[in-house]
Amino acid sequence: MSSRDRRQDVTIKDVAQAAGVSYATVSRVINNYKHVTPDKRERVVNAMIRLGYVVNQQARSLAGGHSGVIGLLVPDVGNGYIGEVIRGIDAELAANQYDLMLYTTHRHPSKESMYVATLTRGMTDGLLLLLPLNPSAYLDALHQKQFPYVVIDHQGFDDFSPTIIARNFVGAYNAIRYLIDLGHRRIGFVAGTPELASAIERLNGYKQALRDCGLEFDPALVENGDFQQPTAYAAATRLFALADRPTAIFAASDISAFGVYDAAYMAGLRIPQDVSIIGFDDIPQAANTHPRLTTVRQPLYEMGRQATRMLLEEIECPSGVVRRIEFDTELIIRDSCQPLNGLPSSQTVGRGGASV
Amino acid sequence: MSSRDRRQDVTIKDVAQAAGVSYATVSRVINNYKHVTPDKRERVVNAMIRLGYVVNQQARSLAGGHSGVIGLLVPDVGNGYIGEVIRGIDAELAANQYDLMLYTTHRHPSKESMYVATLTRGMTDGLLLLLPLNPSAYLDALHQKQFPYVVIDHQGFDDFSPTIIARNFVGAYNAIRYLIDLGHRRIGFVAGTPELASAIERLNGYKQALRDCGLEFDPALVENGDFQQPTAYAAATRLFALADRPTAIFAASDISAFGVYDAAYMAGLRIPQDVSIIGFDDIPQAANTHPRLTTVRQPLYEMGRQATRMLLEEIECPSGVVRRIEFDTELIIRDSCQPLNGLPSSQTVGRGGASV
DNA sequence: CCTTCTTATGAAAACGCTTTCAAAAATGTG
DNA sequence: CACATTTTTGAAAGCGTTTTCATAAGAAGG
Repeated sequence: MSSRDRRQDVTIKDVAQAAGVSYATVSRVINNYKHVTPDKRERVVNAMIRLGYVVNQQARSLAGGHSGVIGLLVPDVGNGYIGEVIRGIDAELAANQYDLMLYTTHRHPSKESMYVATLTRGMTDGLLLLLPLNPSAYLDALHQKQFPYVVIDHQGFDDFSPTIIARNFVGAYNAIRYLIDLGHRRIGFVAGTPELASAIERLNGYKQALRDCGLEFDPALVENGDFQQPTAYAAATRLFALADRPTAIFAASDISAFGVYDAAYMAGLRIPQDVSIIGFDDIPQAANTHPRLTTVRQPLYEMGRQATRMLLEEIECPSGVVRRIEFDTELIIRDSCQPLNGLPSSQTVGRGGASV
Repeated sequence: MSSRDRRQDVTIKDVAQAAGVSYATVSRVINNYKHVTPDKRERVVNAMIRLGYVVNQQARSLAGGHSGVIGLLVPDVGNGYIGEVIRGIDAELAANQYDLMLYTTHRHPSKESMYVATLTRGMTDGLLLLLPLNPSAYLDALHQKQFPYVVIDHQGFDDFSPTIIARNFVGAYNAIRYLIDLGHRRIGFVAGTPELASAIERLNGYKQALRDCGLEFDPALVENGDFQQPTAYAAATRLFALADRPTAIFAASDISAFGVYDAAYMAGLRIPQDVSIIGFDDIPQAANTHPRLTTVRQPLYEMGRQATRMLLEEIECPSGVVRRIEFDTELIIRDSCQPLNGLPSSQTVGRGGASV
């Protein structure tokens, strides 16, 4: 098919010939096996350098070695949340000399299964699944096959999937408590898709905080969304149009919060003087809005790293142990909230400033 | 090495046996060759479905077929600029059933050569290079090898590399003309790294616009940066500290512009009342700052798509023709600039609003 | 100096596929 | 109906590795 001449590539055989050894020996040198005399090892290494030898990963993995590549399935790219997680994954992968194969499902559940099938057919040594939409369709199979994988922000719960997740409930709970402490009583909530466990957890945190503070839950103050900006804009616009409009809004993601910002802007409401807004995630852009967004930080980068570490450990020495790591969230107070009828509370905290 | 049992995977031979044909025939069916009777073809297809056959890409490409994967080298991920380009690449790739192998160089020129070497050893059918730092080290070799590749935002110029790029000069020129038309005379410039051609082009556009309007170029108003936020913050802080401080600042990237925002904020300057700010790129976040950022739009998504299309065409029917596509930029007027000593000029334009 | 046990090495068999090559079957021609 | 084509098919040779297996060379033990 491909027209270029592949025969010009230098192979293990060329190296063997140049070094005057069998190609099996060259393979041993490449894989750093013992049972090679220093003398020959050196000759081989020299030959490899001289000829500019580069291993062919395809052949290697086909022959039973490892492929050195990890598959990553994400719903989307170019979104702050996912970008941060990928950065963490990438850092850990690079540190361990693994390569990354990226698949975007474009939020198509059916594509997920397809990709998983392809990727597990030798292409990769392990799989990272970020925000999977329909994992039940293939997780069983993966597990059966004993194929290493880790799920980040798992939709549901099962007992056999290694998982990385943040404490969404507590994060939401603390955010609402913070708003209540500032004197807010009518707090709107622009929720995420009810299909995702994290969205439900955040809603539950919201409800629990209200309950614990003796406030009644008002369904009119909760709008379903999908974590995206346009939907949040529409939702917030509706909330602002309410006769007894909320004085504060909790958005289920930072991206949603930006939609709420837009809606406030359009409704002529000043932030935080007229309405307090709080987000969730702490993506890098959260520090770039004006006013800077107060939000619940998920350690996205660290979650990516940790997931990768877990996966690589399992690949390199399979233990079969199923781990589940939950990360704490942290309230990052910036400038988008203030006490009800009070002064701005810009008590900038920690790494809330200009981000890198 | 890997402990799991691969023998349970169904191969072409299993399918052949189940269908009662030789495995060469199965291969023909997979690759959609002619010279297979409809009868046998159907039997093979049925067997594939029944057995759940999935092709092993490694073996396929090792045996001389195409691998169906494209390698992408980027300096970084999780950055708005790159995210947008990747989105475009991803869309085009998905539409053509290609997979993506992503490599991050972390701005290490030496890693670039290494990755290129690995990727061209059978792993991929073609290469996309985004913002390469040290391409001269391997572009010659790629070209010699006739390995398909396309460069996006090429550093320098050569006659043999297919390239996708935006008209940086014109973009910068128009931005400055716009500021001058608003009455600004002292216009600061937070530049990019002088190693990148696009940075130089933007600087040239800046100078030319001043010249054409009879304004003198003042080196004190130009600060070198690196397209990143912290550096831009520092640079802008210095500009604002000038005795005769600029009334407008042109930032070489949107990310830089955010640094300028921070600096203005810290210096107690209001945007756009006290200082007008204009960026470059139009990354999605540009519409989310308050005030929303006026900027020079590069069609990043489209550039990614186009680059990919160019690459795939060359892979599928090699022509050897070296194409270079330049994309027009567009000034997106939002709310971060206003006439000097005048009223705000919030003439929102086109897709400047809430982005998706 | 001759066994026995390591350690080092090469030959060769996979791995799962694509692709010749040649033979067999089907079709067309006079 | 014999012969020349064309289409369909299977056998087998790679592709560049890893890995097993058997052998050759060294070291250790008596």
